[in-house]
Amino acid sequence: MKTLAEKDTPGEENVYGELTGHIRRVTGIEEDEARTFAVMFREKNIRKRQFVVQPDFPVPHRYYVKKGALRSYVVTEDGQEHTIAFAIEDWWITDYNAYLYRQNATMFVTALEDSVVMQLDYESEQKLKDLNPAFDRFFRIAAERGLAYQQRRVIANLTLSAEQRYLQFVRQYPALVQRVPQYALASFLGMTTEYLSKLRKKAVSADK
Amino acid sequence: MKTLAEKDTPGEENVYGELTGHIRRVTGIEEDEARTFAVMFREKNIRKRQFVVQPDFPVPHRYYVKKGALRSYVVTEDGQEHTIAFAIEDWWITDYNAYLYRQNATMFVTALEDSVVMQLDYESEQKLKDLNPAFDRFFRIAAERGLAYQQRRVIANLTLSAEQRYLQFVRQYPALVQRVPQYALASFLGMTTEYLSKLRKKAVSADK
DNA sequence: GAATTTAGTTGAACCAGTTCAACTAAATTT
DNA sequence: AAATTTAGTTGAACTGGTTCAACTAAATTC
Repeated sequence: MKTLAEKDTPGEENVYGELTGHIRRVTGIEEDEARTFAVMFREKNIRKRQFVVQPDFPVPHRYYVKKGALRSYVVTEDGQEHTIAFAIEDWWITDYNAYLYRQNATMFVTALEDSVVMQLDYESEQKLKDLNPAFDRFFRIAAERGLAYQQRRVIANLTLSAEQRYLQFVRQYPALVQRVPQYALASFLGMTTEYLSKLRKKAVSADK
Repeated sequence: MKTLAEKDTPGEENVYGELTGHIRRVTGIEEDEARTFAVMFREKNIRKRQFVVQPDFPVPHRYYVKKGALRSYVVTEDGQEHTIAFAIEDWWITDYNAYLYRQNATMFVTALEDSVVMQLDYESEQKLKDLNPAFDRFFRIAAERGLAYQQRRVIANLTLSAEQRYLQFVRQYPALVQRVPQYALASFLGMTTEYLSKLRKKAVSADK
């Protein structure tokens, strides 16, 4: 699964454009093979605030974002939201624990703006992998990227202060910062909205 | 890569016993195929405190632990150590970012006790995957397990207090708690040794 | 087995980040 | 465009966890 850290450059523009371009960039396979891959997906529109994954429900799909922005998060008993991932164009998102291990979700996945995703269901994914080892390879690479990214995030959480995590995020994903609500970013970075608000005030006055 | 969360039950005891058993459990392939896999590994003894990975050096291998216990960690400029992973029998360890993307290490990987590992070098891994799609599948599953595990860890870090993280770890890995030094566990859980010491005192007196 | 190094403990002072509350700004609905 | 809901701000009081320092216990080395 593609994550924040490994965005490709945008691809061509035909019907399955982004998706075929994406898989060709990752696997290096030919156009027609990539098309075999792309036709297994279903395009879906998601309105802002609509959920595609909810706790205690099965997670039949993973989603490739064609247009828009989504966010996954967990809610603790005390009602606090914690953002696990963001996904914009050319990124993937779902509740991976639930999707990969056929369990009910523990997360929400919801749209931050009206979005268009390409959804792949679990059974189709298995078929693809049986059909052609190149697709097994694709999902291996995706998982390895995800793993490496998650590990970098664990390291950042262990080694950096709240302010440093924020500044690093701004440096790495300047486009995302403009696009996601502040409460979502704060909970992604592991701090309260109030504190992020104060950090931003400080950062702004500092670079004047 | 196998992680804390997905330990298999121990396998048989011949020369490549653990390893062939391990890969057969993960992929479901036959004994002779598993052997093709296992012969690509080299057995290596590592003395306590010896390093197998060091910052600023290439990372040619990933390691399957046959016997013993290893630990990976980063060191920040102020000299603090942060444990990224532990690995005991039947788990894997390396600096994945560096290994997968052919970059110099940012971590140390070292033995907590005299250990025996099976090392697989990057080129052999590529050969295996070209040779038989089942091996591509093996590394996909390993990466997916690792990804799911890392994500659970991110969630724990975001949602639990230091005390809850410690108690959860004790519940999930009681054997490990006995085996790793306290300073390593504290830095894995994202707290100071001093604070873990206080938590333990509290936990002990509470269950009397 | 004495000396040294490494690991763990305890307490007191401190601080990065939270909580709570009251407010302002912006977006969404009517 | 007025009313309502959702998002972000600011300050003051607070706290979970850190820091520092001095000590004890256990390993390791000589």
